[in-house]
Amino acid sequence: MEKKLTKKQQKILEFILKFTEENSYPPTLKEIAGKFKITIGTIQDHVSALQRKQYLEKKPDTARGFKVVKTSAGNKVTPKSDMNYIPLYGSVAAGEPIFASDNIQGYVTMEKSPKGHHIHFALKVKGDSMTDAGIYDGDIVIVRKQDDADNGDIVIALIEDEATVKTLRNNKIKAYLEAANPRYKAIMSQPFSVIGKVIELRRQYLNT
Amino acid sequence: MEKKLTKKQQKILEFILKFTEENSYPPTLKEIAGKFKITIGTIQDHVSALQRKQYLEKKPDTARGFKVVKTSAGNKVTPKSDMNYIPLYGSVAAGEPIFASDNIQGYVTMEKSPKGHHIHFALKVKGDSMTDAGIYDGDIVIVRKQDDADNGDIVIALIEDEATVKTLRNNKIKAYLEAANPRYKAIMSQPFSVIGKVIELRRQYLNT
DNA sequence: AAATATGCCATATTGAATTATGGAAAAGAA
DNA sequence: TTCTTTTCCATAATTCAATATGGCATATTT
Repeated sequence: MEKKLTKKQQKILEFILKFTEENSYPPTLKEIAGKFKITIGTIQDHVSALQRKQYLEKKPDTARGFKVVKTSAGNKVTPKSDMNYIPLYGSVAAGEPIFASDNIQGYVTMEKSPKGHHIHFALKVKGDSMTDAGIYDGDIVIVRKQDDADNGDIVIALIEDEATVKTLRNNKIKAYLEAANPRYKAIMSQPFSVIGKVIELRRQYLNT
Repeated sequence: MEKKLTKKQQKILEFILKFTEENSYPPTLKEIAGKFKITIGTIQDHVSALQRKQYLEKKPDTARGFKVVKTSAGNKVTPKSDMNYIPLYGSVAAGEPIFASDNIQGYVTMEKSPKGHHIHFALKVKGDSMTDAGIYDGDIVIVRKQDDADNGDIVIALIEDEATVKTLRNNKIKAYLEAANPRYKAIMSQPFSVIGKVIELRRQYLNT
């Protein structure tokens, strides 16, 4: 089923991709022909080969009507609309509004989750209360906004207006939070509210 | 300096953006006119207004030659070309070629590093030899290809054809590798070669 | 050896898409 | 009010771009 591309076909497919990214619109047959110093007729052949092998779609009678659906390596082409920019908030001091826009330190890119329209945000972890769970000071956690979570989930909780990263322990009677570092005693029966669940951790080794 | 857009101009700019994402190529004047049930002449006016106000670029005499440079909200439009797709390799057994294309488990998206044309790849960590450095089994490390590194860097090293994640200890006389987990003794004076430096760690909490 | 796919050319034709021009009504700013 | 900008129309001209045809030389596969 999977037909492989020839070297020439690969080059042409890659050119179409690259051209589109650089110009924001795909090339014409003539422009492709110009790049490879061959004629339009030849490009017609290559393009129909690429279509036949299902790497490229083309709308008939349409200028620049190309759509690359697979790369030469066989990967699906992810459209830009499938990427999300998630705001990265710095650590928040008690009492301050968490999602203040002037607290945004930057943005983190992430592929859109296939199902569900969840809201995500990212937080920079401060402190060492989660080192036993492998979360260190300076790490970035990506959080999916939700106000409940399951036992064992790592969550962002609001305790007295301060956002903290903790593991949720839910023993059916009362939920409590637990710092992964045993030096901190578990915060029990304190009023808190879950504002999101940690779905990914990122740590950057910035030196050099 | 910043001219604001009228409602109509906003709608047209947004349509061009949306159309481009859906079709992979921008619309023609006629297609825009069709959407808004007005004539091409009118669209010409709108398009020149958008150009004048620096929201849209257009290559003359070029079919679909649009490039949206700013959204109606004033945000810069980030081209997809600023994103990199990095191959994610699974753990490799000894003797097998590391970068075999059939060992690619998927792709990881990452913003292009501003300077330098480094080659990156990602590896899924197997084993618990780095838990003390906060790297766990199943974590994904993003690696920048290079054959040297500094003292203290976490590197991917090749020891007897097996790729491993280790901390580099370079005491000027001889470099050796060190597993962050003390249960493993440091591998000293064994022949090895550095193939890259870990620049980022990602851990996904997949449940629910 | 014969059939098939690739890679290349040239030219003509049809259709698609941009540009040019000139006019006119309505809203907003000076 | 006057001026400018916006929003709209219609039509013609021109250039751009895709398609259609037919032919030729190499490889590859059956």
